[in-house]
Amino acid sequence: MPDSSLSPLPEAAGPGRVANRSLSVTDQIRDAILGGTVSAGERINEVRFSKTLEVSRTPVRAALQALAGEGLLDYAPNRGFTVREFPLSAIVDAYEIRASLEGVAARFAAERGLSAEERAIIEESLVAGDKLLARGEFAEGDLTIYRGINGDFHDTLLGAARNRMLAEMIRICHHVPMSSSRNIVAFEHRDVRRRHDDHHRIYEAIMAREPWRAEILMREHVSGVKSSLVKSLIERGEQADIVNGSAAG
Amino acid sequence: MPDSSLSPLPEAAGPGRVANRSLSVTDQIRDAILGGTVSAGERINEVRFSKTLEVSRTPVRAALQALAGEGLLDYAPNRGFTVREFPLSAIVDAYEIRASLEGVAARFAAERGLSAEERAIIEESLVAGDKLLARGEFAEGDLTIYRGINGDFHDTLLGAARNRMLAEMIRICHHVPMSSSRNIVAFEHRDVRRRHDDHHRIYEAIMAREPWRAEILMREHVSGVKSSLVKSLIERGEQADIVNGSAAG
DNA sequence: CCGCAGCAAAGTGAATACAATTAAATCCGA
DNA sequence: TCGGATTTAATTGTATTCACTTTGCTGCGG
Repeated sequence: MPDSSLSPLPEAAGPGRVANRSLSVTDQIRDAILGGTVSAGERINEVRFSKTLEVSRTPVRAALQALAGEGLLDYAPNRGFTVREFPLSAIVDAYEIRASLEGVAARFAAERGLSAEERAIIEESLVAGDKLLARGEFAEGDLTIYRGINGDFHDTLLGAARNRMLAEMIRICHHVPMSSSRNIVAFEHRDVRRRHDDHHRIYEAIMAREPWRAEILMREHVSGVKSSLVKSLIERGEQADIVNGSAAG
Repeated sequence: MPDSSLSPLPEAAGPGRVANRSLSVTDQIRDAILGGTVSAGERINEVRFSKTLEVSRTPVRAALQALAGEGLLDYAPNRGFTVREFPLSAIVDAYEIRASLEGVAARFAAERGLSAEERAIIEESLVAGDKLLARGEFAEGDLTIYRGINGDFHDTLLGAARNRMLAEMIRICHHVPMSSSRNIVAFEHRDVRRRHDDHHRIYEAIMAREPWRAEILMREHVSGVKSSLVKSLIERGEQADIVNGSAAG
C-alpha cells in the first residue's frame, strides 16, 4: 500500500524557518513511525520515502540514521532500516528504566538546587494541579490540561538535574512507542490525585535538600505509572503472559 | 596540524570482512575521538576526514551522524559536527547514572534468571578472579587480565537482563571519554579485592532470586568506582572544585 | 515435483557534481 | 584607524549518478 497521510512539507512552513531538509524529514518520519503510518517490523524503502516527501535520498538517509540513533530504527548493512518492534515487555521495562533515571535526576536536582525560575514553574504546576483536582472529578479536556501540568513538572526537574546525558536517556524512554490505545491508562481521578500528591512530596524533598529521599520518591512515583499500566492490561485480560514474563521469571 | 595517526583502512582487513565503509569509518573516527587524536570541542571538517581516510564525504557524514547518535558529537545545522566536551562533572555523573542502570540490569537478571551458559561464564569469572587475587599482590599484566574478567562479569549480567535499551544506555555510559590519564584509578590490590567480593555477593543475590538485593549491591558496586575516582582526583588536588560542583550545590 | 543455477529487478552504498549557507577577508567611507 | 558592508573562499547540504549487494524469478536438470 502507498504511504498515506505522509505528505511533503509545505514551502517555508510558518515563522520558525526550517534549518535544513534533513531535520524536517527526520521529524516527519518520526511522526510517521510514532503515529503508526509505518508499522513495526516493516522495512523502510528509501526511494519510496524520498518520492513521497519530494526530496532526494540523501536527506532521507540522514534522517533514518538519526532515527536509528534515537533507537526507533534498526540498521543492517546492505539491508537498510527497519522499524524496531517494541514488545509489551520492553514497554513495561522502559517505565522501570525511566523510574530509575528520573530518580537520579531528582537526586541531582536536590543536590544542585533549583533556580528561581525553576521553582516558579514547579510551584505553578503544583497550584494549577491542585486547582484542577479540587472539584473531585474531571471535566472534558481536563486530562489534556493535566498532561501539560505533569509535563512541566517533570521537564523542569529534569532540567534542574543539569545533566544532558540523563536528559537524553529519559527522552528516549519517553519515545518508546506504545500503541496509542494502550497509552490510555490510569486516568481515573483518584490515580491522578495520588500522582499529584507525589509531586508535592518530591518538591518538598528537593527544597529540603534531601537528595536520597527525592530519588526514592520520584522512583516510586514513576514506577507507579508502570504498575497502573500492568494492572489495566491484566484487567483487560490481554497478553497477561507477556507482562508476567517481564515481571516475574 | 594534519591528522596524525589516522590512516586509511588496509584492504580486506583480515578474516572478518567489513560490512561497508560507513561502519569502519565510524569505528575509526570513534577511536580517534576516544584516543584523543581529535580534541574535545574541536569542529570536525568533513573533507579533511574524507581525504585522510581516503573515502568520499558520504560515508564520513554517515559516520558522524552515527556518532552524534552515540552522544560523542554535537550537531548544529549548517555548521557541522563538533566533538562534545565532557567536563569532569559529567564524567562523575556518568558513573552515577551507570550505577543506577546496572542496578536495574542486575534486578532484571535476578527476576528473569540466568541461562546455563551465562552461569558458566560468570562462575568462571569469579574463579579466575579469586585465583588472580590469591597471591595478595599484582604481577605485571595482571590488571589487564582482571579488566577482562571484570568485563565478562558485567557484560554477561547485562545480557541476562534481556533488555536492549538498557544495554545501549549502559554502553553509552561506558563510552564517555575520560582523558585516559585520569582513567587510571583505584588499581590498588585492596580495592580490586573489594570489587571482586562485590561480584560474589551480587551473583549470590541473583542466584537466590533476590532482585532488589541484587540491584542495591550492584548499584553500590559501581558507585564505589565513582567514589574511588573522586577520591583519587581530590588527592591529586586537581579540579577538586569541579568535582564538588557536581556533588554539592 | 523439488532443487539449484543463473539471470533480472530492485534496493542500498559510495562518489561526484552542484547549490546554499556560513565564515573570512577585503575594500571602502567616515 | 576603526566600523561596516561587500565580495570571496571555505564548508556544509542536496541531488544525481554509478557500483555493488541482495532478492526474487525463471528455467533447466534431476
